[in-house]
Amino acid sequence: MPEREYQEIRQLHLFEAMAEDNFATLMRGAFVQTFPPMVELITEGDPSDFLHVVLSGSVDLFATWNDRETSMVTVRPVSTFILAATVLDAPYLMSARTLEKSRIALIPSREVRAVFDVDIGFARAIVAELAQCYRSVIKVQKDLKLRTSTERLANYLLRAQARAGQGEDFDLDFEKRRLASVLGMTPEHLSRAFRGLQSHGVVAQGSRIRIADRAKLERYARPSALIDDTTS
Amino acid sequence: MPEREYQEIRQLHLFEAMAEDNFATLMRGAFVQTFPPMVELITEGDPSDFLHVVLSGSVDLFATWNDRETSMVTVRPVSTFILAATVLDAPYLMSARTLEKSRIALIPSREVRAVFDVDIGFARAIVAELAQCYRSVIKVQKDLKLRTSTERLANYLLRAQARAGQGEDFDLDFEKRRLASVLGMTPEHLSRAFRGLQSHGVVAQGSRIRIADRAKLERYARPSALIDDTTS
DNA sequence: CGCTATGTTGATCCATATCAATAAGTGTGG
DNA sequence: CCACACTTATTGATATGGATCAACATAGCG
Repeated sequence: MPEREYQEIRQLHLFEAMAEDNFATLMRGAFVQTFPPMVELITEGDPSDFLHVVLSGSVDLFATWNDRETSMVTVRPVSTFILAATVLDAPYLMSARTLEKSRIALIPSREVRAVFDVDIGFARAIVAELAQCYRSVIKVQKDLKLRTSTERLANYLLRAQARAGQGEDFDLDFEKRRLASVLGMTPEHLSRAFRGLQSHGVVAQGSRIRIADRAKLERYARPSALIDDTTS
Repeated sequence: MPEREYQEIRQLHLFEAMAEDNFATLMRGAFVQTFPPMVELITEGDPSDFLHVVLSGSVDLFATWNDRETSMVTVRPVSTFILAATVLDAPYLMSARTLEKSRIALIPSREVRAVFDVDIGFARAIVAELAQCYRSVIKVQKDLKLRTSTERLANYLLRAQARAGQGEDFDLDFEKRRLASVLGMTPEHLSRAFRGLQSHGVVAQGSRIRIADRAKLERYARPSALIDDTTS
């Protein structure tokens, strides 16, 4: 692996605290690859041979059953996916596909487990990452079970605006059809949900969103730190 | 803490592999308490002062928002809850209440984090537990997003029967009103879902369930290892 | 035994999915 | 640069899953 990429991965939170030689061990079998959009990287049910790290681009984790499909979460730089399957040496529960051109680092799962056993700094980082993933999923589940789809959209927009940097306007960072799937509804229903939010100060044309009156939208959406905070 | 309880906890998978003196450190601030049914043990948003371990009985983890409430999961012996909040020193995302009379061990979160840092055996066990919790929640989310409520019930019954030991008959292990909440529906709708499953070989009277023709129910329910397996 | 919580059934309403048609983008090759 | 195909987004009409409200039945339980 080229020195530049080696250093790039070294700086990721997950690998920061570990001993240099352990990191070198991990990297020996690792490689970085660039994938075009819409490439299926892994398929649910497959054995977890590699821990994946998204360095750039974005990856959709989705699941299927009985000819139905749903987007579970979008992974953005810099984070890992299928960490749980890797540490347990269990089959993937989700499939993954690139949404755009993406650079992905692949680290052999066997090495991850081996190094984990001897490097407490790495172990600590893995636990923190896993715990955060767990909490994220719990938040999604609360969102799904406690809110209507329009409420989910309203809260999503508030989070998206915050992430985009507090400007009144921002762009949706993915297509509406996938946003619909992430939020657990159909594209048609998403359109109607957007219209329903007009009266709460949301103006949408194409992927451009304007939240005219954030306070008003918040009165409807009732965001909660225990569901919508993405940092804890 | 009495010697008997000390040994009981020591044998739990989570504490098996750790060094004796580290375990002793953990137990120094720990205690075991018996709670009556329907006692709220923790409330979402509270700081995570103790890691909880269910020794006997059962505990409902639930979440609320905007006057709505939903059951997220039931914790049975012997497992922990709020492990993720403990290791991250973050507020609880869920509330917990006893469903029946239950014995719960409480271990100071501070100690858990401290011992984790010095005991690789304990660290390994925590990672395995966290990873399993993560995968469980992912499975629940797939269940919720990919299946109708009647399909969820059908698969739940198949799992419950397997857990109860393959007999044609078995008892639901909790009230229908809570089963409904766990499955993400109302009690009324659950009643109707049961009736809908009659034509697929399910006979329900009270909490006694008979799956007359398991193969027939499976043809409807289409259980999947990647959603319904509780062991991986 | 009667009280109270839980479960069932029926009627109705609402949220959301589905199907169908159209419009609006987006990219491609001529 | 345009015509074409193709995907995505929107709108309308309708169907359905599931919630809500109300009445009643049933089962625990003091």
